[in-house]
Amino acid sequence: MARLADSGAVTDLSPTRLATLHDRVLTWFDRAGRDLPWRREGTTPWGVFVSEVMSQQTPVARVVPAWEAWTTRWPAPADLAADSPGEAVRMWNRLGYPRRALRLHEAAAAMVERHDGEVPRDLDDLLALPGVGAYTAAAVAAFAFGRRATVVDTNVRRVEARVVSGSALPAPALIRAESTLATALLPEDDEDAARWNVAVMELGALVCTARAPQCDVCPVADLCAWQLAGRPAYEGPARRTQSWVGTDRQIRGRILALLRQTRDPLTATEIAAAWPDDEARRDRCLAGLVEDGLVEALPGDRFALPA
DNA sequence: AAACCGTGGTG
DNA sequence: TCACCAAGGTT
Repeated sequence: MARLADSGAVTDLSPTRLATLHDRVLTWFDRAGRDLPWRREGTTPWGVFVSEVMSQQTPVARVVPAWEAWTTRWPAPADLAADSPGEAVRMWNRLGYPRRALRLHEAAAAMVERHDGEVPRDLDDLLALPGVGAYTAAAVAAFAFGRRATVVDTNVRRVEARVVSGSALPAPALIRAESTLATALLPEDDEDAARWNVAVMELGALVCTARAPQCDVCPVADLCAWQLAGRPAYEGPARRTQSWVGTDRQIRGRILALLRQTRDPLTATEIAAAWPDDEARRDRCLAGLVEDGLVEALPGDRFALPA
């Protein structure tokens, strides 16, 4: 039997316990899993790819309409690659972290160049795409191609921290032990593993939530190490929270919001409205956006989304 | 490896 | 109300 030590707690991962976990979570998912558009039959690997990038740090509820719009307008990688990066940024609307739109556009171009216009199946090929890290590569391998890949997102981390390790929350940053544990929990069969991955994510998203977990409806409450320990409070290192007001992120966001509204270039004077108080700061942010490729500087001190 | 990168909902 | 949080990635 496998025994894994994680953050102090040693948890029994016997085949019997594992089989029970799998059965409970998968049965729950069949009943309670959401009918998200990209989970429907017939969704292309490209559709899955787009959904995964959009879902990076953005709640699924806000992703749904954007995903519909994107996949309708750009049903294949070549369609997006043939359009301008600025259109990708405009269609991104207010999903946040607009560099993801740019990287999605770059990834589409890379698929056309290197992969015959298809989403690559190989994990290393996926990882080589811009905007694709360990999570997204594994998620696409699992959900688009039915492969056995270790998918570790914030939901998986939290569920496994509780059920297996007995702690309220995972560490502030992903540590190796968590990936090792996630792999140990994966069913052997490719298709089962892929389903297990979505099911655990869904459990974390709907039941085993960060703030107010609904342990009373959890299918594995009686097996949960955290539950059995009396739901002790989080004890790890402090989780630092991002500030927002007055940060470059806020200023950049306002500038981009202005540019998304029009197809006509804006003058520097018009852009000043985004952040009137601090000209130097505003100019630095605008320069940063140009540097990042989110904004194009045109002759005559004008600016627009990149053509 | 800590900090940065948006935006909106919520307990 | 206001931290906290959300299917992370990059530098």
